[in-house]
Amino acid sequence: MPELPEVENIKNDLLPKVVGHRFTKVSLVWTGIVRQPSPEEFCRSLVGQTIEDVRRRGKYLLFPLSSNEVLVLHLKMSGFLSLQPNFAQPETYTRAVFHLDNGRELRFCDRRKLGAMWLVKDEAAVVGKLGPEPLADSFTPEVLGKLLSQHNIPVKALLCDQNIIAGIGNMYADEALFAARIYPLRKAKDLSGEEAKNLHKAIRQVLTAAIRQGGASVDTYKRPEGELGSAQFYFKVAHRGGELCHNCGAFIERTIVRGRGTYFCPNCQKVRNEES
DNA sequence: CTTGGGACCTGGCTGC
DNA sequence: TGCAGCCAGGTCCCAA
Repeated sequence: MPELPEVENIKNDLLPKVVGHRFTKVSLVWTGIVRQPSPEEFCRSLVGQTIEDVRRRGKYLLFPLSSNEVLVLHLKMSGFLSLQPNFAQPETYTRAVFHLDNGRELRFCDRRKLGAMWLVKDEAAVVGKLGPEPLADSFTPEVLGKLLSQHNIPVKALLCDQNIIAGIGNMYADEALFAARIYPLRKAKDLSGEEAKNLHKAIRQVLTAAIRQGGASVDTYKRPEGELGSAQFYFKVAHRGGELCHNCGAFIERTIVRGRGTYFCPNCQKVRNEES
């Protein structure tokens, strides 16, 4: 499940390998992966274009091209990219292949077919509504505090809402809330200034640590040249229902918040009602 | 504004 | 052993 740290690793890995290279051919194994424009126009327009940069916005990967268009990818639940020599055996579930002018191929593999690609003139058409980047300098504790105060929804739901904050998904929301010792079902607007500050620090720590660890290889995620991430080994609560809390020894519990499995320590993340 | 549900998908797991 | 049915959760969309 690629979230911000996984996509950041993919971006960093691809950057020195694909920038300056040109698409010589684009083939779609499953055309449903293209959202915009038509699959035919998508392939035709990309051929001959040079990749000028690789960027990340939230969980999206952006490839600005020489034509001033932008190729946008989203890996969703089960997608990953593979950068291999063109003679290498294609992975199962390869949905699209970008042939590069250096004899390599960038392959979009996706078991569950939830992933998506766009070719657009203005990236805002795809990523324009995303909330702030949690690792940006401008994302201060005060900014988070204001966002929290504006929503009467569970804090876990707020962290996962891409239009409020971009890039945090289910796993890292649970990890950040544990690190900040905040119960996932607390209403966002009920958090104190102190808790907002702690949560801000926790979000940054959790995300930067996971980036350093190469992301979390749960399910299908791997980096473009096949390396696995190790962040999952350091998870304190995510996917650890029934295990013992490293902090207090209580059993980690699993509940459902907004339809998503949510792991937390019932002892460290106590239910509290602030000033009410 | 908030919440819940369905849709998109398929491998892996559960239970009979 | 086989198979139906549920589950995973990122995002969008619709309804209450």
